[in-house]
Amino acid sequence: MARTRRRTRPRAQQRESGWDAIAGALRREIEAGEVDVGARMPTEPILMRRFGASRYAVRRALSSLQEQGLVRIEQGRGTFVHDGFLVSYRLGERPRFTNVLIENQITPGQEILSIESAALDAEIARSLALALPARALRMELLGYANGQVVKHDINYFPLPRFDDFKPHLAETSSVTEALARFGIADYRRSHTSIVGRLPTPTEARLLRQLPSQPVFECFRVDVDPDGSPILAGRTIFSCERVRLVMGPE
Amino acid sequence: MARTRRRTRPRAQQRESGWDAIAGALRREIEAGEVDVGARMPTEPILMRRFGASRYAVRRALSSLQEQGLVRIEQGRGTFVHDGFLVSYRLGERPRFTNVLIENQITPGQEILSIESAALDAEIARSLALALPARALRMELLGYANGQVVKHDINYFPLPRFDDFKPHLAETSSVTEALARFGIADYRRSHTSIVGRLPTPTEARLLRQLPSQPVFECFRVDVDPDGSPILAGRTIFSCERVRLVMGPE
DNA sequence: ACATATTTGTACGTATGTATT
DNA sequence: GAATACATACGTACAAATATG
Repeated sequence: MARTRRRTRPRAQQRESGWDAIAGALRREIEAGEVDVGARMPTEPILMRRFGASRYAVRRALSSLQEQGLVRIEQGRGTFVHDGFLVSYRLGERPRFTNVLIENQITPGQEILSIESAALDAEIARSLALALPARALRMELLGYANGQVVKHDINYFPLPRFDDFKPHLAETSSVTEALARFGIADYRRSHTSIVGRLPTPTEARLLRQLPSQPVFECFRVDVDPDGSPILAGRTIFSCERVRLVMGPE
Repeated sequence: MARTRRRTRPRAQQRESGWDAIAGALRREIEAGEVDVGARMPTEPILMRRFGASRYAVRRALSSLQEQGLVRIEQGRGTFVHDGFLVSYRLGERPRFTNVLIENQITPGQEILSIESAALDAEIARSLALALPARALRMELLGYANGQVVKHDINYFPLPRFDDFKPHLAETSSVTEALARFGIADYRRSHTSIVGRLPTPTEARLLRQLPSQPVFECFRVDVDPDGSPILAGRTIFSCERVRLVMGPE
Protein backbone atom coordinates (compact mmCIF):
# COMPACT_ATOMS: atom_id res chain seq x y z
CA MET A 1 0.00 0.00 0.00
CA ALA A 2 1.23 3.41 -0.85
CA ARG A 3 2.28 5.71 1.94
CA THR A 4 -0.11 8.46 0.92
CA ARG A 5 -3.55 8.27 -0.59
CA ARG A 6 -3.87 9.47 -4.15
CA ARG A 7 -6.85 11.45 -5.37
CA THR A 8 -6.38 11.65 -9.09
CA ARG A 9 -9.99 11.09 -10.03
CA PRO A 10 -11.06 8.99 -12.99
CA ARG A 11 -11.16 11.62 -15.73
CA ALA A 12 -14.64 10.93 -17.07
CA GLN A 13 -17.64 11.93 -14.93
CA GLN A 14 -16.06 15.31 -14.18
CA ARG A 15 -16.14 18.47 -16.31
CA GLU A 16 -13.18 20.19 -14.74
CA SER A 17 -10.68 18.73 -12.36
CA GLY A 18 -7.51 19.60 -10.55
CA TRP A 19 -5.90 23.00 -10.94
CA ASP A 20 -8.10 23.72 -13.95
CA ALA A 21 -11.19 23.65 -11.76
CA ILE A 22 -9.61 25.99 -9.25
CA ALA A 23 -8.57 28.42 -11.99
CA GLY A 24 -12.05 28.26 -13.50
CA ALA A 25 -13.78 28.95 -10.19
CA LEU A 26 -11.53 31.91 -9.46
CA ARG A 27 -11.86 33.24 -12.99
CA ARG A 28 -15.64 33.14 -12.78
CA GLU A 29 -15.56 34.99 -9.47
CA ILE A 30 -13.29 37.68 -10.87
CA GLU A 31 -15.35 38.09 -14.03
CA ALA A 32 -18.54 38.24 -11.98
CA GLY A 33 -16.98 41.12 -10.10
CA GLU A 34 -17.02 39.35 -6.73
CA VAL A 35 -13.48 40.58 -6.18
CA ASP A 36 -12.80 44.27 -6.69
CA VAL A 37 -10.32 45.32 -9.37
CA GLY A 38 -6.96 45.89 -7.74
CA ALA A 39 -8.01 44.05 -4.58
CA ARG A 40 -6.03 41.23 -3.05
CA MET A 41 -7.01 37.65 -3.74
CA PRO A 42 -7.06 35.14 -0.87
CA THR A 43 -3.59 33.84 0.01
CA GLU A 44 -2.33 30.44 -1.08
CA PRO A 45 -2.92 28.71 2.29
CA ILE A 46 -6.50 29.97 2.36
CA LEU A 47 -7.15 28.70 -1.15
CA MET A 48 -5.59 25.36 -0.25
CA ARG A 49 -8.06 24.94 2.57
CA ARG A 50 -10.99 26.22 0.55
CA PHE A 51 -10.44 23.87 -2.40
CA GLY A 52 -8.98 21.04 -0.34
CA ALA A 53 -6.01 21.00 -2.73
CA SER A 54 -2.26 21.05 -2.41
CA ARG A 55 -0.16 24.14 -2.86
CA TYR A 56 0.93 22.76 -6.24
CA ALA A 57 -2.63 22.87 -7.59
CA VAL A 58 -3.34 26.33 -6.15
CA ARG A 59 -0.12 27.81 -7.52
CA ARG A 60 -0.70 26.20 -10.91
CA ALA A 61 -4.17 27.75 -11.01
CA LEU A 62 -2.99 31.22 -9.99
CA SER A 63 -0.13 31.02 -12.46
CA SER A 64 -2.61 30.17 -15.19
CA LEU A 65 -4.77 33.16 -14.25
CA GLN A 66 -1.72 35.40 -14.40
CA GLU A 67 -0.89 34.06 -17.85
CA GLN A 68 -4.44 34.89 -18.93
CA GLY A 69 -3.89 38.40 -17.65
CA LEU A 70 -6.53 38.27 -14.91
CA VAL A 71 -4.24 38.60 -11.91
CA ARG A 72 -0.82 39.93 -11.02
CA ILE A 73 1.28 37.93 -8.54
CA GLU A 74 3.81 39.79 -6.41
CA GLN A 75 6.28 38.02 -4.17
CA GLY A 76 5.89 38.93 -0.53
CA ARG A 77 2.80 41.05 -1.19
CA GLY A 78 0.08 38.88 -2.58
CA THR A 79 -2.00 38.25 -5.69
CA PHE A 80 -4.09 41.08 -7.07
CA VAL A 81 -6.91 41.35 -9.56
CA HIS A 82 -5.40 42.99 -12.62
CA ASP A 83 -6.85 46.25 -13.87
CA GLY A 84 -6.86 47.17 -17.51
CA PHE A 85 -8.04 49.92 -19.82
CA LEU A 86 -7.52 50.20 -23.56
CA VAL A 87 -6.68 53.38 -25.45
CA SER A 88 -6.86 53.63 -29.22
CA TYR A 89 -3.73 54.79 -30.98
CA ARG A 90 -4.24 56.00 -34.53
CA LEU A 91 -1.58 55.03 -37.06
CA GLY A 92 -1.47 57.03 -40.23
CA GLU A 93 0.46 59.44 -42.36
CA ARG A 94 0.67 61.99 -39.56
CA PRO A 95 0.74 60.28 -36.22
CA ARG A 96 0.99 62.73 -33.33
CA PHE A 97 0.95 61.11 -29.94
CA THR A 98 -0.66 64.04 -28.18
CA ASN A 99 -3.41 64.58 -30.74
CA VAL A 100 -4.07 60.91 -31.18
CA LEU A 101 -4.92 60.54 -27.52
CA ILE A 102 -6.80 63.82 -27.09
CA GLU A 103 -9.26 62.56 -29.69
CA ASN A 104 -10.13 59.92 -27.16
CA GLN A 105 -10.64 62.31 -24.22
CA ILE A 106 -7.49 60.99 -22.65
CA THR A 107 -4.79 63.01 -20.94
CA PRO A 108 -1.41 62.35 -22.54
CA GLY A 109 1.91 62.54 -20.75
CA GLN A 110 5.59 62.04 -21.42
CA GLU A 111 8.70 61.26 -19.43
CA ILE A 112 12.09 61.65 -21.07
CA LEU A 113 14.49 58.98 -19.84
CA SER A 114 17.57 60.13 -21.75
CA ILE A 115 18.82 62.27 -24.59
CA GLU A 116 22.34 61.67 -25.83
CA SER A 117 24.49 61.24 -28.89
CA ALA A 118 24.91 57.62 -29.94
CA ALA A 119 26.46 55.45 -32.64
CA LEU A 120 24.05 53.80 -35.06
CA ASP A 121 23.71 50.18 -36.08
CA ALA A 122 23.30 49.25 -39.73
CA GLU A 123 19.51 48.93 -39.57
CA ILE A 124 18.83 52.41 -38.20
CA ALA A 125 21.51 54.02 -40.37
CA ARG A 126 19.87 52.56 -43.47
CA SER A 127 16.49 53.90 -42.37
CA LEU A 128 17.98 57.36 -41.97
CA ALA A 129 19.83 57.08 -45.30
CA LEU A 130 23.20 57.52 -43.59
CA ALA A 131 26.48 55.81 -44.42
CA LEU A 132 28.23 53.95 -41.62
CA PRO A 133 29.80 54.84 -39.32
CA ALA A 134 27.13 57.36 -38.36
CA ARG A 135 25.90 59.06 -35.22
CA ALA A 136 22.52 60.36 -34.17
CA LEU A 137 20.77 61.99 -31.26
CA ARG A 138 19.19 59.16 -29.32
CA MET A 139 16.12 59.93 -27.23
CA GLU A 140 14.40 57.50 -24.94
CA LEU A 141 11.02 58.25 -23.41
CA LEU A 142 7.90 56.85 -21.88
CA GLY A 143 4.42 57.78 -23.09
CA TYR A 144 1.50 58.02 -20.66
CA ALA A 145 -2.25 58.01 -21.03
CA ASN A 146 -4.29 59.05 -18.00
CA GLY A 147 -1.20 58.56 -15.87
CA GLN A 148 -0.56 54.99 -17.04
CA VAL A 149 2.48 54.01 -19.11
CA VAL A 150 1.40 52.90 -22.56
CA LYS A 151 4.55 53.03 -24.68
CA HIS A 152 8.32 53.16 -24.60
CA ASP A 153 10.07 55.00 -27.43
CA ILE A 154 13.61 55.14 -28.70
CA ASN A 155 14.08 57.82 -31.34
CA TYR A 156 17.12 58.62 -33.48
CA PHE A 157 17.60 62.04 -35.10
CA PRO A 158 20.41 62.13 -37.73
CA LEU A 159 23.25 64.15 -36.32
CA PRO A 160 24.80 66.62 -38.66
CA ARG A 161 21.34 68.08 -39.16
CA PHE A 162 20.06 67.90 -35.57
CA ASP A 163 23.23 69.03 -33.77
CA ASP A 164 21.47 71.76 -31.77
CA PHE A 165 18.20 69.94 -31.29
CA LYS A 166 18.71 68.62 -27.78
CA PRO A 167 17.54 71.71 -25.82
CA HIS A 168 14.34 71.90 -27.87
CA LEU A 169 13.57 68.28 -27.10
CA ALA A 170 14.26 68.75 -23.43
CA GLU A 171 12.19 71.92 -23.09
CA THR A 172 9.01 70.94 -24.85
CA SER A 173 6.78 68.08 -23.87
CA SER A 174 6.20 66.91 -27.41
CA VAL A 175 8.45 65.79 -30.26
CA THR A 176 6.13 67.46 -32.74
CA GLU A 177 6.47 70.81 -30.97
CA ALA A 178 10.23 70.46 -30.67
CA LEU A 179 10.48 69.81 -34.39
CA ALA A 180 8.28 72.82 -35.10
CA ARG A 181 10.55 75.04 -33.01
CA PHE A 182 13.49 73.61 -34.93
CA GLY A 183 11.89 74.74 -38.18
CA ILE A 184 10.19 71.54 -39.27
CA ALA A 185 6.54 72.44 -39.40
CA ASP A 186 5.36 69.23 -40.96
CA TYR A 187 6.52 65.65 -41.28
CA ARG A 188 4.90 62.35 -42.11
CA ARG A 189 5.30 58.67 -41.40
CA SER A 190 7.12 56.95 -44.21
CA HIS A 191 7.30 53.40 -42.99
CA THR A 192 5.96 51.32 -40.11
CA SER A 193 6.49 47.67 -39.32
CA ILE A 194 4.82 45.91 -36.41
CA VAL A 195 5.64 42.65 -34.71
CA GLY A 196 3.90 41.17 -31.71
CA ARG A 197 5.89 39.41 -29.04
CA LEU A 198 6.32 38.95 -25.32
CA PRO A 199 8.20 41.75 -23.54
CA THR A 200 11.70 41.40 -22.20
CA PRO A 201 11.85 41.66 -18.39
CA THR A 202 13.12 45.24 -18.75
CA GLU A 203 10.26 46.20 -21.03
CA ALA A 204 7.71 44.58 -18.73
CA ARG A 205 9.13 46.61 -15.86
CA LEU A 206 9.20 49.90 -17.77
CA LEU A 207 5.65 49.41 -19.05
CA ARG A 208 4.43 48.06 -15.70
CA GLN A 209 2.78 45.12 -17.35
CA LEU A 210 2.63 41.35 -16.99
CA PRO A 211 5.59 39.54 -18.58
CA SER A 212 3.16 37.02 -20.02
CA GLN A 213 1.16 39.65 -21.92
CA PRO A 214 2.37 40.78 -25.36
CA VAL A 215 3.69 44.07 -26.66
CA PHE A 216 3.66 45.68 -30.10
CA GLU A 217 7.15 46.46 -31.34
CA CYS A 218 6.93 49.13 -34.04
CA PHE A 219 9.82 50.22 -36.21
CA ARG A 220 9.12 53.48 -37.93
CA VAL A 221 10.64 56.20 -40.08
CA ASP A 222 9.39 59.78 -40.35
CA VAL A 223 10.34 62.08 -43.23
CA ASP A 224 10.07 65.82 -43.80
CA PRO A 225 8.06 67.27 -46.72
CA ASP A 226 11.10 66.81 -48.99
CA GLY A 227 11.19 63.10 -48.20
CA SER A 228 14.40 63.26 -46.15
CA PRO A 229 14.35 61.03 -43.09
CA ILE A 230 14.34 63.10 -39.92
CA LEU A 231 13.51 60.45 -37.37
CA ALA A 232 13.83 56.70 -37.10
CA GLY A 233 12.81 54.82 -34.03
CA ARG A 234 11.24 51.93 -32.25
CA THR A 235 8.14 52.03 -30.10
CA ILE A 236 7.07 49.34 -27.67
CA PHE A 237 3.34 49.55 -26.98
CA SER A 238 1.71 47.65 -24.14
CA CYS A 239 -0.93 45.42 -25.71
CA GLU A 240 -2.68 45.44 -22.36
CA ARG A 241 -3.44 49.13 -22.75
CA VAL A 242 -3.15 50.02 -26.44
CA ARG A 243 -5.14 49.16 -29.53
CA LEU A 244 -3.83 50.33 -32.91
CA VAL A 245 -6.37 51.72 -35.35
CA MET A 246 -6.22 52.87 -38.96
CA GLY A 247 -8.75 54.63 -41.13
CA PRO A 248 -11.27 57.45 -40.63
CA GLU A 249 -13.02 57.76 -37.30
CA MET B 1 18.24 16.55 11.15
CA ALA B 2 16.26 16.76 7.92
CA ARG B 3 15.46 13.59 6.07
CA THR B 4 16.92 14.84 2.83
CA ARG B 5 19.82 17.13 2.14
CA ARG B 6 18.95 20.55 0.73
CA ARG B 7 21.03 22.17 -1.92
CA THR B 8 19.67 25.67 -2.25
CA ARG B 9 22.96 27.41 -2.69
CA PRO B 10 23.74 30.70 -0.99
CA ARG B 11 22.53 33.20 -3.57
CA ALA B 12 25.56 35.40 -3.76
CA GLN B 13 28.68 34.02 -5.45
CA GLN B 14 26.59 32.67 -8.31
CA ARG B 15 25.39 34.51 -11.41
CA GLU B 16 22.61 32.12 -12.32
CA SER B 17 21.20 29.40 -10.16
CA GLY B 18 18.46 26.84 -10.12
CA TRP B 19 16.08 26.39 -13.02
CA ASP B 20 17.16 29.73 -14.41
CA ALA B 21 20.65 28.39 -14.97
CA ILE B 22 19.31 25.29 -16.68
CA ALA B 23 17.08 27.39 -18.93
CA GLY B 24 19.99 29.68 -19.73
CA ALA B 25 22.33 26.84 -20.63
CA LEU B 26 19.75 25.22 -22.89
CA ARG B 27 18.84 28.55 -24.48
CA ARG B 28 22.47 29.27 -25.31
CA GLU B 29 22.84 25.84 -26.88
CA ILE B 30 19.73 26.31 -28.99
CA GLU B 31 20.77 29.78 -30.09
CA ALA B 32 24.27 28.56 -30.92
CA GLY B 33 22.63 26.03 -33.20
CA GLU B 34 23.91 23.02 -31.27
CA VAL B 35 20.45 21.50 -31.54
CA ASP B 36 18.84 21.37 -34.98
CA VAL B 37 15.61 23.25 -35.51
CA GLY B 38 12.73 20.83 -35.14
CA ALA B 39 14.94 18.25 -33.45
CA ARG B 40 14.14 16.65 -30.14
CA MET B 41 15.69 17.96 -26.97
CA PRO B 42 17.05 15.51 -24.38
CA THR B 43 14.33 13.96 -22.22
CA GLU B 44 13.63 15.13 -18.69
CA PRO B 45 15.45 12.23 -16.97
CA ILE B 46 18.55 12.87 -19.08
CA LEU B 47 18.52 16.57 -18.22
CA MET B 48 18.03 15.73 -14.54
CA ARG B 49 21.20 13.66 -14.58
CA ARG B 50 23.10 16.17 -16.67
CA PHE B 51 22.33 19.14 -14.43
CA GLY B 52 22.13 17.15 -11.22
CA ALA B 53 18.76 18.73 -10.60
CA SER B 54 15.30 17.54 -9.70
CA ARG B 55 12.53 17.08 -12.18
CA TYR B 56 10.92 20.23 -10.83
CA ALA B 57 13.86 22.37 -11.86
CA VAL B 58 14.18 20.75 -15.28
CA ARG B 59 10.49 21.10 -16.03
CA ARG B 60 10.47 24.72 -14.82
CA ALA B 61 13.37 25.47 -17.16
CA LEU B 62 11.75 23.79 -20.16
CA SER B 63 8.47 25.51 -19.42
CA SER B 64 10.27 28.83 -19.34
CA LEU B 65 11.87 28.11 -22.71
CA GLN B 66 8.46 27.28 -24.14
CA GLU B 67 7.10 30.58 -22.84
CA GLN B 68 9.99 32.33 -24.56
CA GLY B 69 8.99 30.57 -27.76
CA LEU B 70 12.18 28.56 -28.12
CA VAL B 71 10.75 25.07 -27.71
CA ARG B 72 7.47 23.25 -28.10
CA ILE B 73 6.59 20.61 -25.48
CA GLU B 74 4.35 17.69 -26.50
CA GLN B 75 3.04 15.16 -24.02
CA GLY B 76 4.14 11.65 -24.79
CA ARG B 77 6.42 12.76 -27.62
CA GLY B 78 9.08 15.04 -26.25
CA THR B 79 10.34 18.59 -26.39
CA PHE B 80 11.32 20.07 -29.74
CA VAL B 81 13.25 23.11 -30.86
CA HIS B 82 10.66 25.50 -32.23
CA ASP B 83 10.94 26.61 -35.83
CA GLY B 84 9.80 30.02 -36.93
CA PHE B 85 9.74 32.18 -40.02
CA LEU B 86 8.30 35.65 -40.42
CA VAL B 87 6.32 36.91 -43.40
CA SER B 88 5.51 40.56 -43.94
CA TYR B 89 1.88 41.41 -44.42
CA ARG B 90 1.19 44.79 -45.94
CA LEU B 91 -1.72 46.75 -44.52
CA GLY B 92 -3.03 49.55 -46.62
CA GLU B 93 -5.94 50.88 -48.63
CA ARG B 94 -6.01 47.82 -50.87
CA PRO B 95 -4.87 44.78 -48.95
CA ARG B 96 -4.94 41.64 -51.08
CA PHE B 97 -3.70 38.57 -49.27
CA THR B 98 -2.40 36.85 -52.39
CA ASN B 99 -0.53 39.86 -53.76
CA VAL B 100 0.78 40.90 -50.40
CA LEU B 101 2.56 37.59 -50.00
CA ILE B 102 3.72 37.20 -53.59
CA GLU B 103 5.70 40.41 -53.17
CA ASN B 104 7.74 38.47 -50.68
CA GLN B 105 8.34 35.46 -52.93
CA ILE B 106 6.07 33.41 -50.76
CA THR B 107 3.49 30.89 -51.93
CA PRO B 108 0.06 31.77 -50.56
CA GLY B 109 -2.69 29.28 -49.81
CA GLN B 110 -6.18 29.17 -48.45
CA GLU B 111 -8.45 26.63 -46.80
CA ILE B 112 -12.14 27.39 -46.44
CA LEU B 113 -13.50 26.02 -43.19
CA SER B 114 -17.12 26.99 -43.66
CA ILE B 115 -19.51 29.22 -45.63
CA GLU B 116 -22.99 29.69 -44.26
CA SER B 117 -25.68 32.22 -43.54
CA ALA B 118 -25.54 33.60 -40.01
CA ALA B 119 -27.19 36.14 -37.74
CA LEU B 120 -25.16 39.24 -36.89
CA ASP B 121 -24.30 40.75 -33.56
CA ALA B 122 -24.60 44.50 -33.01
CA GLU B 123 -20.91 45.23 -33.61
CA ILE B 124 -20.69 43.62 -37.05
CA ALA B 125 -24.09 44.91 -38.10
CA ARG B 126 -23.00 48.45 -37.32
CA SER B 127 -19.82 47.98 -39.35
CA LEU B 128 -21.90 46.82 -42.30
CA ALA B 129 -24.41 49.65 -41.79
CA LEU B 130 -27.27 47.21 -41.29
CA ALA B 131 -30.20 47.48 -38.89
CA LEU B 132 -30.74 44.62 -36.46
CA PRO B 133 -31.86 41.93 -36.79
CA ALA B 134 -29.64 41.29 -39.80
CA ARG B 135 -28.09 38.31 -41.51
CA ALA B 136 -24.93 37.87 -43.54
CA LEU B 137 -22.92 35.25 -45.36
CA ARG B 138 -20.32 34.10 -42.84
CA MET B 139 -17.08 32.67 -44.23
CA GLU B 140 -14.35 31.15 -42.13
CA LEU B 141 -10.96 30.34 -43.60
CA LEU B 142 -7.31 29.74 -42.90
CA GLY B 143 -4.55 31.57 -44.76
CA TYR B 144 -1.25 29.86 -45.54
CA ALA B 145 2.22 31.05 -46.49
CA ASN B 146 4.63 28.45 -47.78
CA GLY B 147 2.37 25.75 -46.41
CA GLN B 148 2.25 27.18 -42.88
CA VAL B 149 -0.89 28.63 -41.33
CA VAL B 150 -0.47 32.35 -40.76
CA LYS B 151 -4.01 33.67 -40.23
CA HIS B 152 -7.57 32.75 -39.44
CA ASP B 153 -10.33 34.85 -40.98
CA ILE B 154 -14.00 35.26 -40.30
CA ASN B 155 -15.69 37.38 -42.97
CA TYR B 156 -19.26 38.66 -43.14
CA PHE B 157 -20.89 39.68 -46.44
CA PRO B 158 -24.20 41.57 -46.00
CA LEU B 159 -26.98 39.32 -47.16
CA PRO B 160 -29.56 40.92 -49.34
CA ARG B 161 -26.76 42.00 -51.63
CA PHE B 162 -24.64 38.85 -51.54
CA ASP B 163 -27.42 36.27 -51.73
CA ASP B 164 -25.88 34.36 -54.66
CA PHE B 165 -22.26 34.87 -53.67
CA LYS B 166 -21.58 31.52 -52.02
CA PRO B 167 -20.69 29.51 -55.18
CA HIS B 168 -18.22 32.18 -56.26
CA LEU B 169 -16.48 32.06 -52.92
CA ALA B 170 -16.35 28.29 -52.95
CA GLU B 171 -15.03 28.03 -56.51
CA THR B 172 -12.24 30.57 -56.46
CA SER B 173 -9.26 30.49 -54.19
CA SER B 174 -9.33 34.19 -53.42
CA VAL B 175 -11.89 36.57 -51.98
CA THR B 176 -10.70 39.29 -54.35
CA GLU B 177 -11.32 37.07 -57.36
CA ALA B 178 -14.72 35.97 -56.09
CA LEU B 179 -15.72 39.62 -55.65
CA ALA B 180 -14.48 40.39 -59.15
CA ARG B 181 -16.62 37.59 -60.61
CA PHE B 182 -19.53 38.98 -58.64
CA GLY B 183 -19.07 42.33 -60.35
CA ILE B 184 -17.03 44.18 -57.74
CA ALA B 185 -13.81 45.03 -59.51
CA ASP B 186 -12.38 47.18 -56.79
CA TYR B 187 -12.76 47.69 -53.07
CA ARG B 188 -10.73 49.25 -50.34
CA ARG B 189 -10.09 48.97 -46.63
CA SER B 190 -12.12 51.49 -44.72
CA HIS B 191 -11.19 50.71 -41.15
CA THR B 192 -8.76 48.48 -39.27
CA SER B 193 -8.25 48.06 -35.55
CA ILE B 194 -5.56 45.85 -34.08
CA VAL B 195 -5.19 44.42 -30.61
CA GLY B 196 -2.47 42.08 -29.41
CA ARG B 197 -3.30 39.26 -27.03
CA LEU B 198 -2.68 35.64 -26.25
CA PRO B 199 -4.63 33.15 -28.36
CA THR B 200 -7.52 31.10 -27.08
CA PRO B 201 -6.77 27.36 -27.03
CA THR B 202 -8.86 26.97 -30.19
CA GLU B 203 -6.93 29.70 -31.99
CA ALA B 204 -3.61 28.25 -30.91
CA ARG B 205 -4.68 24.90 -32.32
CA LEU B 206 -5.96 26.34 -35.60
CA LEU B 207 -2.83 28.44 -36.11
CA ARG B 208 -0.54 25.66 -34.90
CA GLN B 209 1.26 27.97 -32.57
CA LEU B 210 2.35 28.10 -28.95
CA PRO B 211 -0.42 29.20 -26.56
CA SER B 212 2.08 31.45 -24.82
CA GLN B 213 2.87 33.44 -27.99
CA PRO B 214 0.63 36.35 -28.98
CA VAL B 215 -1.68 36.91 -31.92
CA PHE B 216 -2.85 40.04 -33.72
CA GLU B 217 -6.63 40.37 -33.69
CA CYS B 218 -7.68 42.69 -36.52
CA PHE B 219 -11.19 44.02 -36.99
CA ARG B 220 -11.68 45.44 -40.45
CA VAL B 221 -14.26 46.80 -42.84
CA ASP B 222 -13.95 46.89 -46.63
CA VAL B 223 -16.06 49.16 -48.80
CA ASP B 224 -16.77 49.32 -52.54
CA PRO B 225 -15.90 52.42 -54.62
CA ASP B 226 -19.23 53.98 -53.58
CA GLY B 227 -18.33 53.66 -49.94
CA SER B 228 -20.88 50.94 -49.15
CA PRO B 229 -19.58 48.26 -46.80
CA ILE B 230 -19.24 44.95 -48.60
CA LEU B 231 -17.23 43.00 -46.07
CA ALA B 232 -16.64 43.13 -42.34
CA GLY B 233 -14.48 40.64 -40.59
CA ARG B 234 -11.94 39.63 -38.03
CA THR B 235 -8.51 38.25 -38.75
CA ILE B 236 -6.30 36.47 -36.26
CA PHE B 237 -2.66 36.61 -37.34
CA SER B 238 0.00 34.47 -35.72
CA CYS B 239 2.62 36.84 -34.31
CA GLU B 240 5.08 33.99 -34.55
CA ARG B 241 4.87 34.09 -38.33
CA VAL B 242 3.48 37.48 -39.34
CA ARG B 243 4.79 41.03 -39.22
CA LEU B 244 2.47 43.85 -40.24
CA VAL B 245 3.96 46.61 -42.38
CA MET B 246 2.68 49.92 -43.69
CA GLY B 247 4.12 52.35 -46.16
CA PRO B 248 6.02 52.08 -49.44
CA GLU B 249 8.46 49.23 -49.94
C1' DA C 1 -4.44 -5.70 -32.47
C1' DC C 2 -2.29 -5.70 -28.21
C1' DA C 3 0.95 -5.17 -24.59
C1' DT C 4 4.90 -2.59 -23.06
C1' DA C 5 8.09 1.07 -22.60
C1' DT C 6 8.93 5.91 -22.98
C1' DT C 7 7.84 10.66 -22.21
C1' DT C 8 5.39 14.41 -20.51
C1' DG C 9 1.38 15.99 -17.16
C1' DT C 10 -0.73 16.27 -12.68
C1' DA C 11 -0.60 15.92 -7.79
C1' DC C 12 0.80 15.65 -2.94
C1' DG C 13 4.07 16.42 0.95
C1' DT C 14 7.91 18.81 2.79
C1' DA C 15 11.67 22.18 3.51
C1' DT C 16 13.85 26.39 2.82
C1' DG C 17 14.77 31.03 0.47
C1' DT C 18 13.40 35.85 -0.36
C1' DA C 19 10.60 39.98 -0.39
C1' DT C 20 7.27 42.69 1.96
C1' DT C 21 4.77 44.31 5.87
C1' DG D 1 13.12 41.32 14.54
C1' DA D 2 8.88 38.74 13.65
C1' DA D 3 5.16 37.45 10.85
C1' DT D 4 3.29 36.94 6.37
C1' DA D 5 3.27 35.69 1.50
C1' DC D 6 5.14 34.13 -2.61
C1' DA D 7 9.43 31.43 -4.94
C1' DT D 8 12.35 27.63 -5.39
C1' DA D 9 13.53 22.94 -4.68
C1' DC D 10 13.54 17.89 -3.77
C1' DG D 11 11.19 13.40 -3.53
C1' DT D 12 7.45 10.45 -4.71
C1' DA D 13 3.44 8.41 -7.21
C1' DC D 14 0.29 7.88 -10.65
C1' DA D 15 -2.18 9.45 -15.21
C1' DA D 16 -2.28 10.29 -20.11
C1' DA D 17 -0.39 10.45 -24.67
C1' DT D 18 2.70 8.57 -27.72
C1' DA D 19 5.98 5.29 -29.71
C1' DT D 20 7.54 0.61 -30.29
C1' DG D 21 7.83 -4.27 -30.65
